[in-house]
Amino acid sequence: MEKSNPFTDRVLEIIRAIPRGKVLSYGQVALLAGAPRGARQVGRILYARGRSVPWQRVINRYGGLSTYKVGTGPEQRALLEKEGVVFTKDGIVDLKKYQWRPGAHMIEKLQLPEDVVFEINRKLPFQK
DNA sequence: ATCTTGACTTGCC
DNA sequence: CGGCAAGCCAAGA
Repeated sequence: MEKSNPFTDRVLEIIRAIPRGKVLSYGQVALLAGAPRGARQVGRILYARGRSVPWQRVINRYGGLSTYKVGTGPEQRALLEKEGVVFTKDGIVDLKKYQWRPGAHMIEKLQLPEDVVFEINRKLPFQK
């Protein structure tokens, strides 16, 4: 099982904060957890401890499901659809529409370094 | 201490 | 956002 370190705990905490019907990419979760280049680690953590959080709300940066590689793709899609997420004909999620944008309160609570906060504002822009 | 792997991302066509 | 090379970084062998 995945060792419980500070980074792992933050990752799980952040994923638990994603609202129903919203999604975040691996990279965005890593960023919010304070590791701008930790996307792969997020995937690895979910592979080991995914069942303890709403893992279906974490997808890749194109809106696609990376879980097809490990066999849980169909399940993830079903879970997301059950909470209202609609997939396009190409089988991807429209990030413009479903990407979660954490509130300022959440960002502040995470006590992130200034440069990371800057990156968050750049990569999680408000979108129409 | 290497070397390989991989639920990833970015840069460049 | 299609394809591909290069980064990235922790875990496992």
